Parts: sequence; structure tokens; C-alpha cells
Amino acid sequence: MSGQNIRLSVDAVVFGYDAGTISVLLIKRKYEPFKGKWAIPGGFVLQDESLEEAVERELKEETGIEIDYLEQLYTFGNPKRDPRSRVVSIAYFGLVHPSTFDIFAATDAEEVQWFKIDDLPQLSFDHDKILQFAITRLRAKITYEPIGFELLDEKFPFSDLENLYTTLLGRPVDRRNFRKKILSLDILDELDEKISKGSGRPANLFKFNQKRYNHLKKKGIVFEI
Amino acid sequence: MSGQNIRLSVDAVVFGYDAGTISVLLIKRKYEPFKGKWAIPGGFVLQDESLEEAVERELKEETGIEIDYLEQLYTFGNPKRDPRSRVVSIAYFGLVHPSTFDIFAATDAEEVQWFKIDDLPQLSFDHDKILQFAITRLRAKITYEPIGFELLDEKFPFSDLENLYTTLLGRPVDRRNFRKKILSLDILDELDEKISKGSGRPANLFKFNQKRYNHLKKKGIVFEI
DNA sequence: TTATATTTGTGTGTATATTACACATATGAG
DNA sequence: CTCATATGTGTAATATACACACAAATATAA
Repeated sequence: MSGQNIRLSVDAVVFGYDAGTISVLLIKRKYEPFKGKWAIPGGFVLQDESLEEAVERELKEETGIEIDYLEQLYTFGNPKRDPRSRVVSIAYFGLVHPSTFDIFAATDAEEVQWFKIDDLPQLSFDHDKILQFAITRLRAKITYEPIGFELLDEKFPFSDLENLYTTLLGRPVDRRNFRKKILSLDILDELDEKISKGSGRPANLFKFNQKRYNHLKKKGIVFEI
Repeated sequence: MSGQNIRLSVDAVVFGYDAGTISVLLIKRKYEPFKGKWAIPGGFVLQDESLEEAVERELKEETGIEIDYLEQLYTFGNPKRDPRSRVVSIAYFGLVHPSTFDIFAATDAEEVQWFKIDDLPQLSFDHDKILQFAITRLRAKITYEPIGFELLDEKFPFSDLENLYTTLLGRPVDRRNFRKKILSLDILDELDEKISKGSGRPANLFKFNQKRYNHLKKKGIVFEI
């Protein structure tokens, strides 16, 4: 027991969304093992920080990013997952708004990049497994928790939400029925603002009302698409 | 990084079911801290074993039990959760069939006991939090995965399943509608066997067909109550 | 300025699923 | 053989999900 020599790390799969594609944030490894290969950002947990603090610190150190939504994903503990020594990794998954996504997508730092999830490079360690796990969770979770809003701007036209769901679910959604359903949940505030995207009729902007959602949830009313 | 001194443990919340009550397996701690208090079984992960192996080993060592269903629950990493030193614990939740449950319920070893979940003793560490987490997961999960069968005998009358759901959901379910719904999922085999429980009409026995469920799941057909 | 292309916004009828509900049947016990 | 107890079953009413098309507001090009 006293001979336990297991190191503990955290890894974060961070998703961003723009114009019909989901991307994930990766870093290029500077050192062995897997030097030069892409990996999910992460690192070792420090003695006195919580796991969430470790994730946020590592993300800031390695990518400069600050996360809008973070949740624990799964803990990967296969004894052979790191070729050097025993490392157990607690994986998180995170979401960022387009404002964050855009900034970092623009700066093409060679060592930090967004990759579209259907055009991923080879990954280090068991990171492909972790990433697939995260994608599965994201796709599933948007159907029973209103986390999709974390991938949109604070104020968004309804079509953005619809496109996000079309993308994540991988199938078309009926515009009228989708709108009816979401609006019936009573978790969106319709704003007195319009946005015009090139040609076409300007769209009304909406805003997710987190407080109202929490309130409804407490009453046992569930989000479901 | 080399100064990391975090120990890694696993803990298991094991549930059993009998006659309208859900119970959980606890052990009485032999040593400080929390000596004499009840706790969820668990212990430190050994160098070369997987997390699941660690859980199974600890359960066997501490309680003698073998588990029928095991899944990772959540990783608890609050720096202060253990008063001695930093210990991160990966919690699992497990289910056992009544055959296992009955045996161990009978032997009233002073240091290992089943407790009804609405009559729990004070627990050590953050184990009450872990336990509540597990209960929440169990209650939620039986509505979208057919794991309830792991709490019943291999062959069971329909009323057992109905009572289990009534218990876990904490509300009555309509017998006819429930039966219709479950049978429509086509994951139960009706056997040519009857069981007679004291008085009343003997009940037909059913058996969960895991293969058929896996097959349906692969086709995207989901279990849902 | 007018016509055209583009995107948003909206309602109704149909099919499907969920819910409520009561009585006959098979057995054991007295 | 009567009574108590648990099982087994169907139908009608209601609610939910789904399919589907055209008018309104703007930008652009003629």
C-alpha cells in the first residue's frame, strides 16, 4: 500500500462549434513519449488542487483557453495506457462559446489547434478512445440536458440552434417541430433584437434562461429532444 | 510533478434488492480514521491492476462478495476528503442478484452488513455523498438501461420486476401498462415455468434476454420506461 | 425600381404512444 | 367448497410526435 506509485493526471476534451462543424482542441506534444504527435490537453494533478482546478490550470497553461462548461467524463486507468509508468487519468469534457473558439481558431499556433471531429490526426496514448468517449457523451447529452447553448453565442438566432442539433445528431430536424418543442420547454427568452446574416429575412435573437431551466428542473420537468 | 504524492483508491457502492427494499453493503472500519464507523467498501489501487480489478479484489477481501454488475460511477478528488492525506477515489456502483444478497444478509458478521437505503448509519469520509450519487444514478439508470434485472433472480415473475420499479421510482406503476411496455421491448423470454408464492395465482417466470437486448441496442432501439 | 434569391416564421391534420381503468382466472388456506 | 390473494388481460380517451407548404422580410442583381 505504501508502495503505491501511481501518478494522477487530468485530460480535457474541449469542443467548439462553428458553421456546421464540431471541433476539438488538441496540442502537439513537445516531449517524449509521442513527441510531435497530437494529444488532448492535460497534465498531472498538483498536491493541493481539486481535479477541476487541475483541468482549468492545464488548459490555461497549454492552450491559453478558458472554458465555459466543464464536466467529468470518465476515469481511464488501464495499467498500460502510458508507456512510461502507471498513470491514471481523469478525463473531462468541456465546451466553449464561439467567441472563444474563433479567437483560438484564428491564431494558428503550431502547437495548439482545433481539429474537426471527422478529420482528426493520430493521437497519443489512449486519447483516441477518450475522445470517442467524449463525442458519444456530447451527442447523447444534448438530447437530455440543455448544454448545446454552451456552444453558441449568448444571443443566437433559432437557426443556429437548429443547425447545431442537425450537426450533432447527424440527421435533419424538422424546423417547425424543433422550434415548437424547444419553445414549449420555456427555457428561451426571445429578445427584441434581430440579426441579419447576408441575404434573407433577419432572424430574431434568443437567449437561454439558465435560471428558469434550473427552476423547472427542480420541479422535475425535464429537458428532452 | 515528481513531487506528486496522491494516493488512489476505489470504492464500491453495492446494491441489493429484496421484497420492496433496496439495501447497500457497508463495512465497519477497523482502523483510524473513522474507526468503528461504517463505510463503503474499498481500498487502494495496486500498482499493476486495473481499476475494476482493484474493486473486485477489495470487495472480495473486505466482504467476500462477488459482484454481478459493475460500472464506474464518478471520481471524487476533493483535496480534503481524507483527513490523513490526499486520496482520490474512483467510485463504482455494483448490483448483486438476490441469491448473493440473501446469503450475506443472513450471516450477520459484525463488520459487514446490508443497510436499507432509507435507514443508513452515519458514514465515514465523504461516503454519504458517494452513496447519494450512486442512488441517484441507479434510480435514473433503470429508466434507460435494463440493469434492473441484475437485482432480480435469473428467472423471475413479472410482479418482481414491477415491485422493483415501484420501489426504485418511488411511485406506483400501472401493472397492465408496465407489462405491456416491457413486453413490447421484446427483451424478455417467457418460460414454461410457474412459481407459486404462498396464496394467489401462480406466476409465469420470465428471463432477461441479454443477447437480444444487445442486438436491438446495436440497431439503435433503446430501452426506455 | 423591380424581380429574384435567400432565410425566417408559422398551423393543421394524422399517426403514434401514453394513460386510465375493472374483471375473470388460478391457486392456497380455512 | 368458500374465501382471500395474486396474476393476467383489453379498450377507449387523451396527449404527444410527426409530416408537411407557403407567406414575410431582407439583400442582391438586373
